[in-house]
Formats: sequence, C-alpha cells, structure tokens
Amino acid sequence: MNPMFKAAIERVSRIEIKDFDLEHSLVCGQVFRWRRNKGWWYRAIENGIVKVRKAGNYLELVGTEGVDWGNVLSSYFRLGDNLGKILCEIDKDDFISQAIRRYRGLRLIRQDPWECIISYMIATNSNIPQIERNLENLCRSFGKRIIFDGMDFYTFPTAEALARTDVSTLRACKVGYRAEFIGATAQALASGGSIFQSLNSLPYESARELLLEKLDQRKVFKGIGPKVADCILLFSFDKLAAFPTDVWILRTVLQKYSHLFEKEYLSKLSLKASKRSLGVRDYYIISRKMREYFGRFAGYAQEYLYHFARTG
DNA sequence: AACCAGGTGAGGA
DNA sequence: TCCTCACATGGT
Repeated sequence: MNPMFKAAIERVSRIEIKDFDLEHSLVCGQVFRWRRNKGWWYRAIENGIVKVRKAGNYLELVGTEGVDWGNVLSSYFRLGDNLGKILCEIDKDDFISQAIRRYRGLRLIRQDPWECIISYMIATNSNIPQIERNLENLCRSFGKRIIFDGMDFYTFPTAEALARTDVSTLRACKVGYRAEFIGATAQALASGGSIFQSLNSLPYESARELLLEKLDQRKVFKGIGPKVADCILLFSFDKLAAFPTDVWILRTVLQKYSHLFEKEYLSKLSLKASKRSLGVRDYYIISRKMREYFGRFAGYAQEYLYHFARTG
C-alpha cells in the first residue's frame, strides 16, 4: 500500500461504551435509514452525516463538521441508560429472558421527533423495505444533499419543506394515501406552536392523549393512531413505558402471553382474528396489560420481543 | 388472485 | 361509543 495514494487521514473520535450492541440496535427495526458500508454504519443526523462502528469497548465515529458528534451520539444511542438495570426489571419470564440473552446490548434509540412522526406514519400498513424506500424518496426530493466519503446522503426534509409541497408531489414519493396525512402534519407542525415541549414534559398517558387529541370530533394529527403514538412517545419522547403493539407483537402476545388475559376475552378476540390489526379498543386492552406486566421499561421489552419475533 | 406489511379515519350500527 | 372497511404500494 503506497501512502502517497492514501486519502486524507480521518479524524476518528471514540466513545467508551459498555453493554451496547450497535448492530442489534440498528437492525432491530426501530430506526430507519442507516446504511452499512465497509464495516461502518452511515446516517444523516442533526443536519450532518456521521459514520460509526464498534471497536472493542469503544464506539468509533467520524462525521461532517459542525456537529458535536460525541454528545449527539451519546444521546442518540441512549448510552446514559443503565441497561443492566433495565433488562433486569423487564426480565419477567423465560421467553423475554431468551430474547434478552440473544440481543443483549440492544438499546432504544432516541430519534428526532419530527422525523420519527413522519417515519411511523409512513410505516402504517406497510413493510420495512417499502418504508425505507418511501423515506429515501422523501429525503432525495426534499432533503439536503451531502457528500460524505464519496457517497451521496440526504438529510430528512424539514416540516417547512414538506408543508409547502402539494399532496401530488408527496404522492410521487410512493407513500400512497399517507400523503395527505404527511402534508397536513407538516403544516400543523411547521406553522403552529410546537407541541414537542409538552410531549417532553407530560407523563406518558397525557402525552398520548395530546397526540390523539380531537377538535370538533376530528383528529388534530391525522395518521397518528394509538400505535403510531406509542412509537413516537417511545422513540422520541422518553416514554419508556409505551408498548407499541403491531401485528408482530400481537402474535407474540397471543402465543406467549395469552395467560395474562381472560379466556373469555381471548375467545372473543380470536373471533376477530381474520383481521390483520387490532381495533382501537383491543389495542388499549392489550398494550396496557403488557405495560403493566413489564413495568416502566416496557418499551425496552417491546423492542427485544419485536426483534425476536421477526428474526425467529 | 388473494393476502400481507410496525394501522388509521370515516361513516354507519 | 364501537365496529367495519377502504385505502396506495409492492412483494409473495
């Protein structure tokens, strides 16, 4: 290897880590848009691009100028969470215990609220490859292009950018009927006073009510139902008790946790089993029960169960 | 062809 | 108040 041909030397920073599995945290399905290349993981965060990889007890990182990546990523990866204590609290039975052993080190990721809202709105009644495509389309159309390591990246578009776009242009990103929801939400969050402060300070139940609020019998944030609200609150507002219950989690609950529910309720539920998703009422019954079962860190349990369910 | 994928809102019972 | 069903898109 001739050093004359070596590119500019990268400035690599390191964060000491413990009880953190980068791979599991990134591929478990909680966050979209991470890209793997030559041993590094790349993503647009905070209006810049960063790449990370695990090296022993350290997380190595290199990012674009102008962002304090050490602090940003410590928060992003929730490195302050006492994972040992959290896993101990949710380790209630053999099944979750198995998931914890397999994916130990998986941490929840603290996502940007605005991006998280749009991402999980798009995720409804869809699948992960398609969600990734939809988000990539949105970012390429309305985000800022940044070249890093010779590759093209795009930041997530601002609420203002999506708010001034007409629905048909949003539809060109192949988000289907969700385009109206995205546009309306962008306008609500770009113009009106931000509700993020309230969502941060309110406890879980009140924050969820705020997201699902109705005015004149109409939802304020169309496209956010109980499941999307739980994802937003768990991934962006530190409501670690939230237990998003999607079709995968529902299957796990019915197969492994049916003993937590009355037989009568389960038989009524199985009558409706032809449906692919829960009605609002059943959503609350089941997600609340699982939250009570796993406790204040139920959201962590959910993420381990979700990954476990999807990877067999 | 029918069904599924990190569900939701509108409208009727 | 609760339940049913259409809904864009793309893969199997």
